[in-house]
Amino acid sequence: MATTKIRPAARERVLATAYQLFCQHGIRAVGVDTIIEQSGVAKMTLYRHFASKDDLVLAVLDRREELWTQQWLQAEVSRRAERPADQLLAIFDVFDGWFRRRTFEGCLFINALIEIDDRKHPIHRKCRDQLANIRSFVASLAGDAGVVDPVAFARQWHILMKGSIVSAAEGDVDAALRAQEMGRLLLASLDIT
Amino acid sequence: MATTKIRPAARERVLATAYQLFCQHGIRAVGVDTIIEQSGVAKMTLYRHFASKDDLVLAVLDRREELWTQQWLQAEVSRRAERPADQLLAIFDVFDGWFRRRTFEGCLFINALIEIDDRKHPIHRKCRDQLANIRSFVASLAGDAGVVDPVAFARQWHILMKGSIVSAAEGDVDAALRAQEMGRLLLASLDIT
DNA sequence: CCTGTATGAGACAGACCTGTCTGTCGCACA
DNA sequence: TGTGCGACAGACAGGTCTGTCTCATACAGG
Repeated sequence: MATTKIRPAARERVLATAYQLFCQHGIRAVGVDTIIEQSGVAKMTLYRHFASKDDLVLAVLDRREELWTQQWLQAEVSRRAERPADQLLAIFDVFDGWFRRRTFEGCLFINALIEIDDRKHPIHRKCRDQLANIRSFVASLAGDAGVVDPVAFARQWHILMKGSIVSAAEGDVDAALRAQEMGRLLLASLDIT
Repeated sequence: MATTKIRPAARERVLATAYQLFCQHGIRAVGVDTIIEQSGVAKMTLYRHFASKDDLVLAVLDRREELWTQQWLQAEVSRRAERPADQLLAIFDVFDGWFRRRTFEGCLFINALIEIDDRKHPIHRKCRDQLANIRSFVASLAGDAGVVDPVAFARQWHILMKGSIVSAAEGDVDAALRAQEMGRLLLASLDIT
């Protein structure tokens, strides 16, 4: 048996701590020593489970997609609305709650993409991939809603999403509602009701 | 006399080099040693003109507002269109050229804001101020165009601007046109022609 | 009980970071 | 010609970063 202890396995503690710290403060701002300390793990234990800090960052990005994109955003959107067009708009209702949290941390994919500017770096590439996955989700909703060119639509919708996230990071707690209003205009212009 | 040399004064060389490097790679990614080396200046010369690296960053942000916001964005917008509503839309024509440059570097204000996440840090605050100045410019155009609530309008317009910039950083060279289309819808919904 | 394995604690190396200090040089001006 | 100041070069201090290594310990399975 792997571990029947009460405290989670070491790898899991490292990953959970890194997830929280990277999301909150960014990648470069958080050193491995801080992760070590806050997860109560030995340095060698971290490096036994992850080849390098970059490797840990990649694992955190995967977890972010699981927890944020899939289990939170997509799940909440499905829960809040039935019709695809309403689900598209519901994205901004979900964002609205997010922006008003005291712990609002921004989008790790955007933040890491900007922080690691080298386009060939694995972290940069993974962020791009995961942002593309979010667009795929939007495009699939748009297709179901009857949008003629769901891929182009998703790129527009994503501009509203990312713009509102940056505005929220800047301090505008109403950013989701402002973006939603423009989303309604876009849908109306395509005769999607 | 200050300096009649051919090469610009030391302070200017430091500032120009730091401007280019910070815009291209970010703040944390560029060390003072790199700035020293590329500007051909002695370390003590840098620290004679700037109290600290943070102080240099603040000076670079001021220069960014001069060169990017005022002398480039605002000037180009004025040059390209006469009527306020057209000037609002022209923002995205200017962005379109920017996004297609091989040297597209993103928005230093957004990047630094995200990189320095402490809301009380002077760099973070200055970025917020300078983004607010951009909104003031948009709000002034909107007021001239007859928009009823120019401040709220500017926040929406700015969401389109920031969203398109992040999308361009992600690799979408058509992001400005996509945002412009939504801008037209927003103006039309307010009966601004 | 004994052994292997994962872990905790912490020292350590080597690189890089910001910021300080000293000494020398070159140029403008008197 | 001399003087003074700004700038260049580079060593240095003190801290932080990633990543490696050693050693002691706790625990599970045979």
